[in-house]
Formats: sequence, C-alpha cells, structure tokens
Amino acid sequence: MATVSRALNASGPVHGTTSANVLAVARQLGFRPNLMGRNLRATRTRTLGVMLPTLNHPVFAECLQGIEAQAQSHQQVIAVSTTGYQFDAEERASERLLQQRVDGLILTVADAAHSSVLDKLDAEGVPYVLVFNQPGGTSSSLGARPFVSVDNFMAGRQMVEHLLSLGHQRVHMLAGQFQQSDRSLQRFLGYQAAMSAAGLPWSPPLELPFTTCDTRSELQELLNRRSPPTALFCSNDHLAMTAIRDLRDLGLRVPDDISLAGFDGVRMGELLSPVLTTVVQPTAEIGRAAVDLLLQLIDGERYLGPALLHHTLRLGGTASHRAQEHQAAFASPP
Amino acid sequence: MATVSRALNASGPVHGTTSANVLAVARQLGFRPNLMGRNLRATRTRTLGVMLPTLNHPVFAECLQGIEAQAQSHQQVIAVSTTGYQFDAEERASERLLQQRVDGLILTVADAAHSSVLDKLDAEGVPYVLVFNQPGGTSSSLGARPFVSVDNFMAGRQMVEHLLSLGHQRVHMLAGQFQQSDRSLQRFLGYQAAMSAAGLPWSPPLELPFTTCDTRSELQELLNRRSPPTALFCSNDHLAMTAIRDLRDLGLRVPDDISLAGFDGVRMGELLSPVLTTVVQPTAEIGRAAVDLLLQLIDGERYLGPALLHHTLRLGGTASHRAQEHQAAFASPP
DNA sequence: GCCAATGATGTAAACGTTTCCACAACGATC
DNA sequence: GATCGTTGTGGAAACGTTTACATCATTGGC
Repeated sequence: MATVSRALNASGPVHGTTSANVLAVARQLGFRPNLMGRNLRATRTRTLGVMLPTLNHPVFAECLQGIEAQAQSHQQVIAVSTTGYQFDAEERASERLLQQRVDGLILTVADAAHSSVLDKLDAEGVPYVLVFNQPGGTSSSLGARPFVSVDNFMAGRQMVEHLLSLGHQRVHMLAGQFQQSDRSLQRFLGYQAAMSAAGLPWSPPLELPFTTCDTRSELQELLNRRSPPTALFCSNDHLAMTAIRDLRDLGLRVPDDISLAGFDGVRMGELLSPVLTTVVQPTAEIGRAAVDLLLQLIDGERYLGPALLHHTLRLGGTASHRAQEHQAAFASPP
Repeated sequence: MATVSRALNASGPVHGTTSANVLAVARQLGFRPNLMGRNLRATRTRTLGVMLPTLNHPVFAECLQGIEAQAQSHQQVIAVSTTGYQFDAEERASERLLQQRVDGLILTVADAAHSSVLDKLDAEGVPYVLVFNQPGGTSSSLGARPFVSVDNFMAGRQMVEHLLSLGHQRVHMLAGQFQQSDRSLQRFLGYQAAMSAAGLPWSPPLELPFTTCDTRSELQELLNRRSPPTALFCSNDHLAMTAIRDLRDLGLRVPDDISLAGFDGVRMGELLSPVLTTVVQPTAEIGRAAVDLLLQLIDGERYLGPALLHHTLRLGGTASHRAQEHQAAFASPP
C-alpha cells in the first residue's frame, strides 16, 4: 500500500520499474483515488465552501464562475450553497459546509456587521472571505472581517456626481432593502455624500425588496410629488432595468424625460438601447481575488486588509443632460 | 462510540438519560459530525455532481439554482464544476467529481451523442441525468441516455410557425455552433421542418460560437443578400439580444424593419422594450426535475424515459407582422 | 426458578488513504 | 571487514464515522 501510494503521488522513493508496474496496473484496473479517504487522513479537503444569496442574479452567478475557475486552477474544489437572503438559511448552509470540512468559506451575507454566521466562523477560527459585503463601510480596521468588493460608497458617490454634472438637481434613489444588503446602504451613503457636497437636499431612499419585479406604483407615487426627480440612481442593475421598463410603461422616455443609472454592470445592460448607465463591478475578478485571499488565509498568512477592487463608470445612454422642458418649467423668468 | 453514534442519529435503542447526556455534551463541545468519516464508511456521499458549460449564461445559472434548491430539500449536497464548452475540461471535471465519489451527476455536455464522458459514465454504471441536452433528438429509445429538457425540435418549429403566421416568408436562423450545442441543432431542425411544411425554402444557419458578442458584420452580410430575411430566429436569447442591439446599430428598427425571436426565456428579455419574443424554457424546473430523476436512478429505479418539460412561447414585441414597405416592394403589380 | 426475549451498552472492524517507522539490501567510507 | 548512509519496500496506525456482533442486565412467561 505504501509503495503504491508513493508511486501514484510521486511522493517518495520508488524504483523505476516498480513505479511503472503500479501505474500500469492502476490504469488497467481503472483505479481512481478516493478523495474521502485522502481527505480524512489529511484532515484537509482542498474544498472551498461558497455561500451566496442566489444564482438567479447574474452578479452572483458570474462571481461564482470566477470563483470556480480560480479554484480549479489551484486544484481546489468548491461546494456551493444558496441562502435566498434568509438568515436561517445562512445558518443551515454554513453548518452543512462546515460538516463537509471545507478549508474555508467565500460568502455574501445579508448584513456583515451583524451576522451570527460570521461570529461563529470567527469563534471557531474558520478562514473566510466576504464578497460584495463591505462590513463597517470603508474603515477597514473596524472588525477586520476580510472582504473583497468595490468601494460601494465611493462608487455610489461618483455615479451621483456624474448625474449632478449632467445638470440634475433632484436625484432620488431606488435601493435594495438595507436590511438585506449592507452594500445597498453604502451606495446610499455615497448618494447622500454627493448631494450634500453639492449643497443639494437628499431624499430618503425608496427601499425595495430583492423580489421586486414591478415598481410602477412606487414610481407613479414618486413622479406625482410636488417636485419629482429628474434622475434616479438605482442600487442595482436589476432594479434599474425594471424601473426603465416601468417608466416607459408609464409613458416616460428614458433618458429624454428622466435619467437613470444603475449599479453592478451586468452584461445585459449593454444590450439595452440606450445602454444602461451604471457602475461596473469586476464581478468575476472579485470571485478570483476572494479565492486568492482565502487560500492565503488558509495557509496561515496574516490578513493585511480588504481587497478593494476598481470599479468603472459605464456612461451609457440612460443618463443624459437634464431634460429641456423640465428645465424650462422651473427656470421661469422673475 | 456506538452509543454516541446511536444517540446523535437516533438510529438505535439508547436510554433516555444517556441520550440526553450525549446530546448535551455534544452541544457543549460544539461537536460537528465529520461528513468525510461518515461518507467513507457509508460508501455514499449524498452529494450530486453538477457539470455545466458556464454560469455566466443565466439559463445555466438559474438551472443550477433550481438544482441546488431541490438538492437541499432532499438533504443532498452539490459539487459544481464548469467546463467552458470544452471537451478536455469535461474530461477533467468529470474525473474530479468521480474522485469525490458523487452519487450521481447532472450535466450538460457539448454533444450528448458523441461524448467520451458519457461513455465513461455508462461503462462505470454511474447514474447521471443530462440537462438541456437532447441526445438523438426526440427518439427517446435511441441510446437511452437520461435527460431533462424541453422538446427543442418542437419548440423551434412552433416559434418559426409563429413567425410564418405573422406573414414572414424569408426567415433565417442564427444559431450557436452545432458542435458545441446539440440543442442548437435540434432547434435548427425544427426551423427546417416548419419551413418545409409551409412549402418555403430554408437557408443554412449562421453558426456562431458562444463567445460571440458582436454580430454586426454577419448581419450586414445577411442583409445585403439579394432577398434578405424579414425575420430572424435565434437559437438562444443572448444571441437574440446581441442581434437586436446590432440591428439597431445598423439602422434597422425591431420589429418594424425586421422581426426577431429568441430561445431560452431569460428574465432580462422581459425588461427589453419591446419585450423579446422567445421560447421560454422552465429553467429552474429543469434543474429540479433533474435532481428528482437522478435520485430515482441512484435508488436503483429503472429509467422510464426522458422528462420533456413544457415550454411556452412568449409572444413579445420583437416579432410582428411583416413590414408593409418590404411587402410592398415585393408585391408589385404585374 | 429457569429460559427467552428485550433493551442498553460496549468492542472492534471497516471504509481508503497517507505517513511514520522498521527493515533489508547495497555500495561507500574508514 | 565493520560502520554508515541511501534507496526501496512493507507493516501498521491514524483520520471519524457506522454497524455487526458480543455482553450484560432486566423483564416477563412458563
């Protein structure tokens, strides 16, 4: 047994002919090493657990694709579980992955600042890396939970600044529920900061759950207000695309009547016409970076702070200069 | 040890107080059963291997979501691997999953009729279920490789019949490469059948690789032909949405100047305006059905034939009655 | 009061690896 | 010619479970 093991893994001295024999017989018998035996003995699995809210959202799907590819290139296997944005599902899924003895976890939780799952992982010393979550905002020292994401605050702020530079003054925000998404909150804070810095009033966000697929009534209400927004900043692309459809349904042209920007940079946004104006996250790259960081942590390297990857603004066609007719209506002579 | 095992799993007679003690101590010590030990002993893993071309395509991502959810509800774990439509990656990925001793596989291969991976699985008696693949077309007896999909031939035929019913006579097809996708071929055969049945000539398909993100030159060529198509049938939604963008880029209006239909039914298509006309596959349902079928096969039940799930046509706005001006141009008085 | 059945518990083997250690053979060194 | 390191090989333990089997006490039937 020992010699066979050494021959198959080239992990020790084996005579040339013996080795050849072993390999030949192994091939002939269709021998396939049993990873459970190996892992049990090694008390490590070369398996990375991945826990994401859903795969229906292209952002997570593409991230998973990135994770899978990078894991593969490091001879790691992944075990996937989805949580549907639910706390109890997070609890169950993480427990299952730990029973599988994954070497570490890559995960997105609803709220990274208050997560019993993360508390458990911290307590048990299980290495993990958050993706998309940005616990404690930009201040990296606080809590020191490893994460890989873009700077959601900064990106949100820049996008709103872009809208302001197009002449918009009444910008509202459509956001995923903060309770389900800490990054949605960060993006809102960026919006707030941009508005304040420009000396403009900001409005409370329209918080919508992730299951939203119709925003007509909310938009209708928004547009009926005394001074309706001329631009909308949506905290994710799905919301943005839904809103575009619904606005058109309500008889408004985008961007002629109202401008709109999203966040995520999903592929499909580029196929819209006009192309969706949005913040592009390097989704797959986030996944790859998370794998690299996690493997470092598993190897016992010290955590040196989060990886904040670069976002880009896609200045598509859904956000344009403030509509003339609106401008005129409010810029009446004294 | 035996008593502890029995207490934790309630798998044998244990005294009430003993059991309570065991559970209490287990909780106190944070005991977590090691699945590798258990699986090694049991020679089964309650793990289903999943092998898909990519997760960047929403169809596969949503299917995986369905698989994951259904597996979860049957206390099964999934192990995921992507192949990027590449033969050698299929070989490697399947080998890795088999080393993990998955109880069965759910997979999509490039060509289910000629797949060395499937040959291997057949030879070794590993249960598997294909998703989306439709080996040997509709004839289910041939080869008898278990699969779950829609009837691609029928669906393709129906969609083309719909286009014909709108008055189109020159319908062309944009298709994913047949070598990479047997279902693309089935859909093309459906197109052929519909055209032939209507007594109309069919044209060879424009085969495009999955990586395609720009179809302008191909479309330009197509439109410059002597009698250009008035409608395009695309073998998948991504192709369809790309084509729509590119057609608009070339100055054509969809559907006013040219009609277009897709295949898949991805969510985003509904957010387009006009809404993408397409064949809707029950993607997540395919994943769930595959899990159910696979678990049956693992339990040793006899394979009773493929699950052909129902598709629906989404009669969106990208396919409309044949444009008047074109019609006029060719319906000149004698 | 004996026998069998039942219930609770413990012992040990098994799943498939890897690896520590021992052992043998062999040439090189002193 | 004894000693030493090197190379190749094999024995056996260990990883963490489950389970067949053994043991022992208790109970109920006769």
